[in-house]
Amino acid sequence: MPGWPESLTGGVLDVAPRLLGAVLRHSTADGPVAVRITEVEAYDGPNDPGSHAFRGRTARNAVMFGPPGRLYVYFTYGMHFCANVVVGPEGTPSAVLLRAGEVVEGRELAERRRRTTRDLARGPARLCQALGIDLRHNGLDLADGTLTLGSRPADVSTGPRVGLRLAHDRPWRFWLTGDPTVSKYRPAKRRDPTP
DNA sequence: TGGGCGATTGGCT
DNA sequence: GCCAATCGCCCAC
Repeated sequence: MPGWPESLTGGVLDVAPRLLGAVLRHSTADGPVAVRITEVEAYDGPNDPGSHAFRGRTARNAVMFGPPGRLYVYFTYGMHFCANVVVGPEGTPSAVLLRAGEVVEGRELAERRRRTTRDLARGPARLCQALGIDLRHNGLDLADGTLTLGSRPADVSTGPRVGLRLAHDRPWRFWLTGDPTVSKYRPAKRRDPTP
């Protein structure tokens, strides 16, 4: 695909909305599942207290510091995986979290993995489960048709990122306006409820 | 070396 | 709306 991954080397706030409408396709021995991305969040590396890379490079976030166009997968809450597309020039640890999408291929397989027919890719961990993505896919190269970019979407909404305690004021979540597969906004739970 | 916590989800009140 | 599940990460001891 022309312009790929050069189109991922710009600023993360510019690239993130461009990933809306892109299709991520992952094949395993069980078959392929493809998801059309409808909701993302931008994480601006060292400038962003909400980013895993804010405190510098560690074993977990090393992929974020590598070249763009690879998948950064992390494990959280003891049971879930979330996936990001690494963007920006190599050495700049910016990434775009894939928060939600619409299953456009392999629906039956996605339903089997999710053990339900609803909300197949609505939420970052559900999206990974539907696609069959886990830590083994950390660093996966998305070139050669794994991630297919479309044209810049026309109607994009923005708002605060979900579940963050830090930097929750930055409106760095992007979604396709009105799309039914977009996840529900949940603010981070406060630890100190005293006024 | 230990413990608090998390870019979440699903089930129950 | 509330909360448990569940464990790797990371930093303060």
